Amino acid sequence: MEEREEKALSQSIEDYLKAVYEIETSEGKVSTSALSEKLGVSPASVTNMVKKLSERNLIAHRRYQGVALTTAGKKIALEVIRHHRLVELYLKEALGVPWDKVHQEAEKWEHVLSEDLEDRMDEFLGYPVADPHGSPIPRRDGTMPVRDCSSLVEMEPPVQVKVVEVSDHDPELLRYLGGMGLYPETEMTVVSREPFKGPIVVELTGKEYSIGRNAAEYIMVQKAAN
Amino acid sequence: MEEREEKALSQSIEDYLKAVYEIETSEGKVSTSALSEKLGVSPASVTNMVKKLSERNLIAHRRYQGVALTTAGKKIALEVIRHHRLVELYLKEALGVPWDKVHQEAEKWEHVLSEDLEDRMDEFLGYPVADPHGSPIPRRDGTMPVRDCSSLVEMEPPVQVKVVEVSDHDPELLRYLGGMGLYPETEMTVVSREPFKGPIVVELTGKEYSIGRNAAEYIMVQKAAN
DNA sequence: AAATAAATTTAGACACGACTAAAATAATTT
DNA sequence: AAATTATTTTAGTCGTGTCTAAATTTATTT
Repeated sequence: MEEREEKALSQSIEDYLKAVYEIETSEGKVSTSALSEKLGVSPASVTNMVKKLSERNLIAHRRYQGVALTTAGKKIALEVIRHHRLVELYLKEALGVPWDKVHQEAEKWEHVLSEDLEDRMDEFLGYPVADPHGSPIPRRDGTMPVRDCSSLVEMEPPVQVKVVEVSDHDPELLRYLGGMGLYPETEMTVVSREPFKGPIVVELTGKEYSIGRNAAEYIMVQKAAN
Repeated sequence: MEEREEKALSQSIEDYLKAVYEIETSEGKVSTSALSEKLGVSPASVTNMVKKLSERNLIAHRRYQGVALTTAGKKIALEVIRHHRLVELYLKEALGVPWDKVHQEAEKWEHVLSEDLEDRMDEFLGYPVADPHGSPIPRRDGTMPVRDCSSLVEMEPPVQVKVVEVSDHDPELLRYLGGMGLYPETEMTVVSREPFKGPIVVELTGKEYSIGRNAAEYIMVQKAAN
């Protein structure tokens, strides 16, 4: 009666499940249009695929109300994200790929990584808990590490913070931040926060930098321990 | 007027071109049925796809007579094979994947490897000329190294030979040969060749091994230099 | 050389995953 | 509350790459 049989899912299906997970995490509700935009396909295509995923019990769908992952769907989404983030870190550490390029490559690799190679990379990397952008790597058992951090825009200056994570959605931003030496684990001081949605001024390695509110939204930090 | 635009080819197309190249090399003529068997699809599907590839000027097709790669098709086939063999070697060297497993993994990776990563792996490996089975790695410029070697079954004992290449078509065979320490670059002595399609006896690391004609067909060697 | 067998191609169908245009439902204005 | 707007779904189409069954061509026997 064993329900084994890890049937291979298509790349599309994996992409959909990952997208649902990510929107679920950041927005709470997962609408057709949000998926449409994230995946770069038409809303009609989303509805179509959603129907199939729903029949396969990977997501739950209430007409006109949006979707949510089932337990089975979430498991798969987390596996794909684990692959993605392990590969990102692997590419950086083992092959020296710069952090603004790893995302794009990992988008392809995540779908062809066998469990065996996943384990080998994991071991090579010393069982890491975060990718090059600071995003947590789901564990093998399908659980996601929880962390306590907030956006840089929410910090009241002056305060000493440690960078936890930077969104990888924009390579341009990553190059910009990399240029100033701002990476996960970097410590810095929030010097001031200009009013009227002005920039946030931080100090690191002795220099001061102005970071626009836009960019700052995407930088997650926590109060430094000292 | 530049004709650039590296349009991405589907995985299927890449698989077909690679298969045509490999059959062309080993058999000379490339029949529909040979492709059918190699790719694991029906002959009708092959004919179908052949028509498309022919329209795209990647292969030449004479009805009922078989196919041959065009210059454009050969270029792509060699790129795919280069990816495949670089990945095989990379997996073995960087991640310790045993040589009977690398082929299977590389079948997937070859289609998602960017030029940038190809170069990084190439550099990491020190610009290698052969994969773990001894198959030559096509050069970046699309040329294939030529080598002089013959099948183990053709060697007249007694003679000292060096292993050049072992076919990777059967993981079982690879494990068997690996078990006796027979890899590319291994030197050994052909002790005897039993008549009536009997086995070939070789000596390496002080021990003698009997290798069936079947298996020996797949082992390419050259006379040792000394 | 005619008959049989084997290989190849054609014809028609199907699953997948995308699309556009139009219809249905939900959310927002006025 | 009715009208307008935005979102979502339905209906129908398309390209890709596979399939089976039947027809055609080539190769092999006898």
